[in-house]
Amino acid sequence: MAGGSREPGRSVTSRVLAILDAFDADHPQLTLTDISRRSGVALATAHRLVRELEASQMLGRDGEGRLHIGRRLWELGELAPRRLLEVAHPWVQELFVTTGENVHLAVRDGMEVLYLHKVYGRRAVPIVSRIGGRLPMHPTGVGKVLLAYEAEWFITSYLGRKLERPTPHTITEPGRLARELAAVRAQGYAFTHEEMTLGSCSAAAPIVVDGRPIAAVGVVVSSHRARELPRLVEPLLAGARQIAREYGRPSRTVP
Amino acid sequence: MAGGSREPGRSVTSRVLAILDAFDADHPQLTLTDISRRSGVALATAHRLVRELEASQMLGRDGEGRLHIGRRLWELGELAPRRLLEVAHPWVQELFVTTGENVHLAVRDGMEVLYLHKVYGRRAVPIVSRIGGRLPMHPTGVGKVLLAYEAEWFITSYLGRKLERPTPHTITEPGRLARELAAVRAQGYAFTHEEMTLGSCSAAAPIVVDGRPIAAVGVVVSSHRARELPRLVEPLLAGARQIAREYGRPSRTVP
DNA sequence: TCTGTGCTTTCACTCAGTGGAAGAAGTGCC
DNA sequence: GGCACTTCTTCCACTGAGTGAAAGCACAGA
Repeated sequence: MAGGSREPGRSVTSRVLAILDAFDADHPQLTLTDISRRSGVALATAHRLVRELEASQMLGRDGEGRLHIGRRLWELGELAPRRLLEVAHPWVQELFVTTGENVHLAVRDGMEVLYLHKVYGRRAVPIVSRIGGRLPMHPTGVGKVLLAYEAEWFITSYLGRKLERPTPHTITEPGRLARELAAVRAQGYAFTHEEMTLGSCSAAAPIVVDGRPIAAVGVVVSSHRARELPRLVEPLLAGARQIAREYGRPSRTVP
Repeated sequence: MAGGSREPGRSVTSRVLAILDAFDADHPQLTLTDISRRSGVALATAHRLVRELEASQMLGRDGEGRLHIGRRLWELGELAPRRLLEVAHPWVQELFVTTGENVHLAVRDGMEVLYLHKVYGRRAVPIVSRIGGRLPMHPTGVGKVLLAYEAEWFITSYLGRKLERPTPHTITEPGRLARELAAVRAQGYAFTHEEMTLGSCSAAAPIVVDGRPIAAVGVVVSSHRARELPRLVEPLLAGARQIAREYGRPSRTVP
């Protein structure tokens, strides 16, 4: 029975947003039935709303009828402000030129690390990070360094949670992780050794502005090249300092 | 008088989309009143819908109350499929390493060129292109080369329009542009000389798959270095071929 | 041929959504 | 300090946009 059994108080906007939220990194392509299930929006309603999203290219459909995030939504997303990324981009490229490896720019978002940029070349070890994607803080270089420089209460809160263990090498004991973070603060940078992915190691440095870590830059290498990690520290710290300096001063805008 | 005087037949979804479409490269930040005006959605209605979009972080607000595209929308946008970009990325980086200049990956979208990727370093001349942004085809390297390889009817249609003239050097006479495009096809790549922006020149090569130009790679340099353009041709063509080869074969997907 | 899955369409029912107007808040100018 | 202007917030009488269960279609696989 239509109308009478529906979810009262739920707006059309919230349904549209739930439909878009049905997509994630693990589910970039969905059937209409998938979308209805994952969003909690009735099939007929989802059908109608998806049709409108398709018409405006916010969603697209592949040859087999599966839906995905559309180009128009990507274009709108590219209008999001990104001064940090713009300032950091040339320095991230410099790190890439210097190392030839995967280079990241990331920030903390809630209790995860969010990747703003990722540069890699043909010879770089394939890695799981993705621009726009999130990973846990403790097993990633950029995440570890951002965590280390957070306020005491935040670190305590983070350590008090059940920590994900992506590999057998991931440090998940609170005491041990706290000591690791203290070491990161003492030396000013972080290393990881197969803590996020078997076969990958990383180094990362914080980008500090007005005493606060606003972002981090990191380099990920194959475990076979782990002994090169110490050589990455100086370029990382130098790049992080340059980014911080440039970001910290008012932008010379010409509107 | 509410309700009775409103626009009949306009859905809530279309209003939400109109609100998001109010933002563009020239207007990345808007007041609520701006949004209402630009979207045609009544102020009170825009207020309600914008509140919902803010709550879900599809829109954000700055310190002065101006609205902008929010981080959540950017994240969703990053889920859009991008196999071409993924395949091309390492080769684009290689071109950057080789040249140190601005490097683009672009496709045709309608009668414009759409930038999928842009890599630049500290020393690269500042240029107007933007990832997710569009520029006209005829005055840009990547656009010129994409236009040259289009079907005859498309070229005729393009040349029949009133062509934008960003600089005094822009070729806008249809006959002259047609000859220029014929030269591009003959030599297999394109150059521009201050046709899009005074002070910038470029070289570009098409990425051809199954006989069709699916994208182009280009390098933009300062006019002061225009004499280096011929040296860019070989790396551009080589990079374009590699991208085409890799893109043309079925991806080794592990679902 | 049958089963299962996904998609499309229908339509009786209803409440989510509408926007003009009033008022509040803030800024800039004289 | 007062006035003008702009922007934002809230209200609420009114109504048609929106809803989803169900039926049926299309397709694939066994």
